[in-house]
Amino acid sequence: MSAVGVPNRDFFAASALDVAPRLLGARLTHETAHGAVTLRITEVEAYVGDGVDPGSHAFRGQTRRNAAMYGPPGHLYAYFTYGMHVCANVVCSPAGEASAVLLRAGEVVEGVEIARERRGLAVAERDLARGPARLVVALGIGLDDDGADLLDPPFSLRLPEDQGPSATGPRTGVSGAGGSDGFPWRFWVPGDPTVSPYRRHARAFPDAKT
DNA sequence: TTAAGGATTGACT
DNA sequence: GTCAATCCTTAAT
Repeated sequence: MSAVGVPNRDFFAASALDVAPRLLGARLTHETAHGAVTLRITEVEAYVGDGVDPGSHAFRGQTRRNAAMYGPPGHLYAYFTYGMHVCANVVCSPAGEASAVLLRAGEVVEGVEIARERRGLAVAERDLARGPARLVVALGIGLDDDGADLLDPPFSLRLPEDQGPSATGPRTGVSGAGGSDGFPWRFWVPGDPTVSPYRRHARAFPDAKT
């Protein structure tokens, strides 16, 4: 790759499956009037569209909600779910092709106090961005940011100098895609304390362990 | 126009 | 371990 650190647009033009593991360890910054919060990404999940992936919002083609997934790569796809939560994705693949990487968990490495103010003062530091909806709150991302360019202010993204180890496994929490195919859509940093604990009664897959 | 479900989380037994 | 909250999006009348 070219410059270590800042990815160019081409980096995201690949399939989400290709981009996802390389996003592990990347640092995403969101700057607001309150200050900057930087997140070290520790867990992601890949989604592709158009009939390939039953768990993807783009499985049945483009709709108003998932329009950002079909947009240019390197942008943000933010959506609302469960009546109370927002999740954030990094759009991949060239414009016109639906694929994205869901940010599932990370560690706040800058702006901890800001993140804690948003999440709650009693929240443990490792829990600030552990989980997709929590991560969004910690970073201060909202539905308004849907379609925003992650390579331009107020956002910025930096890749790790060295690609650390990564583990893969099937999804959790997605209807229709968890146990059916078992395809490893999910990537995380092995052993990292901020990787979301698979609650729900769903048992962890025996396949991938740290 | 109406109905059903969800890429989750937090609280409670 | 189990369950409810809550509202937007999508699919079906």
